[in-house]
Amino acid sequence: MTSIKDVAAEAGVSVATVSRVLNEHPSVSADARARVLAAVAALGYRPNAVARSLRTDQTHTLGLVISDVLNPYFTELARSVEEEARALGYSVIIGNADERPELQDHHVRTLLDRRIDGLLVSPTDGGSPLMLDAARAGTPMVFVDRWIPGVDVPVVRADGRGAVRDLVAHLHRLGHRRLAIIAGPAATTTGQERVEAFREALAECGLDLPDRYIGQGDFQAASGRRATERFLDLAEPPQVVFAADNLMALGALDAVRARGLRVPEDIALAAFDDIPWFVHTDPPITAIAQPTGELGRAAVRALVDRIEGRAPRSVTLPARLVVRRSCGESPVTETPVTNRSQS
Amino acid sequence: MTSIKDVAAEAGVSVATVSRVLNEHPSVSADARARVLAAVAALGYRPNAVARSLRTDQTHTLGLVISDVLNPYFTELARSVEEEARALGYSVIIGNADERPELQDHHVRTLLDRRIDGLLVSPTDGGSPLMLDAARAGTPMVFVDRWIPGVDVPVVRADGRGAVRDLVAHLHRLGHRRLAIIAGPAATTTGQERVEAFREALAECGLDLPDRYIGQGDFQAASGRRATERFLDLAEPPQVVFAADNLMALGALDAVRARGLRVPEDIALAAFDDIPWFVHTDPPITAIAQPTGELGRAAVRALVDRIEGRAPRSVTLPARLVVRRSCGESPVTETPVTNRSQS
DNA sequence: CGCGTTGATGTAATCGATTCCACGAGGAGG
DNA sequence: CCTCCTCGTGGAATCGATTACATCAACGCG
Repeated sequence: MTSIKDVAAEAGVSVATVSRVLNEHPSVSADARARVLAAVAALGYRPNAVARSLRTDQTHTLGLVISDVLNPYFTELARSVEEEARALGYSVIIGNADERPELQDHHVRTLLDRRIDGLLVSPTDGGSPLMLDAARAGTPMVFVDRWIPGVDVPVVRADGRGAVRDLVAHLHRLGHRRLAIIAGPAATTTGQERVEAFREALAECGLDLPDRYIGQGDFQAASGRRATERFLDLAEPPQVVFAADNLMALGALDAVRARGLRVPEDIALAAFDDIPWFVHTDPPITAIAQPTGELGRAAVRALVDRIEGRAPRSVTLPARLVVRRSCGESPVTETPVTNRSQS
Repeated sequence: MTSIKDVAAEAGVSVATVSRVLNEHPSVSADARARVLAAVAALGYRPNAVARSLRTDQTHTLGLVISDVLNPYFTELARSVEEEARALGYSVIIGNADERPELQDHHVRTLLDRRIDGLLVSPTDGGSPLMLDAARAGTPMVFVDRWIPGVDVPVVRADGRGAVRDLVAHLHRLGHRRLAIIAGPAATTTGQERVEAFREALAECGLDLPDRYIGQGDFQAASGRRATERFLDLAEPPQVVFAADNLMALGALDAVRARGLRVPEDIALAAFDDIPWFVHTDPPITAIAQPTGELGRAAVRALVDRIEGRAPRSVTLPARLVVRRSCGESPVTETPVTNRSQS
């Protein structure tokens, strides 16, 4: 590989001058600049980002640790994160935790070893010492989607309370009274919050949420299948299953189908997270849509603010209900029935 | 951040000794080793990967440039690549080209600047000078899924010929005679090959593929929608639409649905690439499944072979047909009808 | 008992950039 | 005409690791 020295020799100047040209330092003569640029072009020189990072202590790289790449929600999040980061001059390294805390730790560790400028995390658990130490030690960090309570790190997330209330009202209006939920892991905030929001919304309708109607899932399809089978085995099965993410909804659909039951005639289904495929499933699935792209972009902006010395802000955006046919009754349109969520 | 110097001071040895302990160099006394390890633990020291890379000229990092992260096929590919790479001691940096050559170039450039040890590419086009030069200059490289003819780079891919033949035979048996295809970009090998395979298979059944039954797509959903609309506008629309990837199939489904037509009664649909959602669409979609995980793992192994001085091998794995209901007639089971593909 | 070998360790060069500092030339101001 | 800035430039230190080479002690062997 050609280095700055080769360029300096070719242009007949010192490495310092080459560096100045490359970094657009003002005091370089037009003549020297031209010669350096010519040498760069002639040699096809590209600066070594590794050496540059070592010297400047900046990598212009963000780390993104997500819970599961195979989940379309996180894929879209990752995409918007990369897009915004690129626009701001940063690269992104994605680590896939696969909902496994030890894998999450592995990625956080390697990202820190690489001296990334900042870390975007959607925590899989309550936070390992490693991550907490890093936050405390001053590594720029922002939580996105999920967060860890009691840690002084900005959070960018969607608030699903309003949309869940809309969903429950919708279900109640359709005559459903026995509603069940497949929850996410209790160690995640989204795992807990969605159950809480659901319980509160039920209470507003005068319904309660018995333990047997709470299935324990882990945000993966297989757990959705298992939880749904358990519901169907109950003496009095629920009339509705609400899956706390899209993969568990897929599993639930599997389970219902395997018993030869129909949605929504035999049992209704709804999901948190909306994805393009939900329009074409049989039946189309009623879901709560998060402003995923906005979340990703806001998270990057907050993190870059923090990195570049500005004060980062936490952001909460509303989610909204998208009614389709999986809960019964044909909706008039594809558009959301209402959007009561507060910002 | 604490550096190797701090550790040396704390342990009362030189930096060379610390480095030797960390790299498991044999000639270090048990006593020194213990003191260094204690100092490392006490200070919470972690080696700076940037400095290490500069010195050793290895980053233990692979670059993966894929055409579209939002495509579940590539997501799964990316996941298996990361998994295998991690098992072999490498990290992966993913670049999403979004089917745009200039974005692909951007990612290749930044990855090369970072001095990744090797590059895995699924090219979006015929290959920019940048990529071709890198390959020629000796950057370890492997093509996965798609490739660029005439370049001396190993290729890991699936061969869909057998499966396409099975598909066409299946369609012919069901009585379909007017078959159309939504092709991918002509600049990609997969874009061309799938059309060719389809044409050949049709010929074997005594059918031909008129130009009006070839829709030009770009592997994105919107193009699938447009192409399908054009088919439906024909005086004699096709009886079957075969989409060359899963996203265009989604678009095709949109278009068919928007006209109030039914699949498969009014028009049959099949897709290249199988994804979990195809089981639950309405109707379940007949597709050609690639051994995605195997492809990703084989690609990483080939690339690492190349990096570590062993001879890399090209790999071609067979794809297989998965029959569902979208082409008519209820299949007996979920399992493939046949698997005639050659390896 | 002396010499060569082996093992443990430290010193310093090195990777490829950035940047502080010194220096010389040229222009402005008194 | 002298002094003082400013501008352009090069030399050299630096970032945090790895590693070639030198050094020194201890040990084995004839």
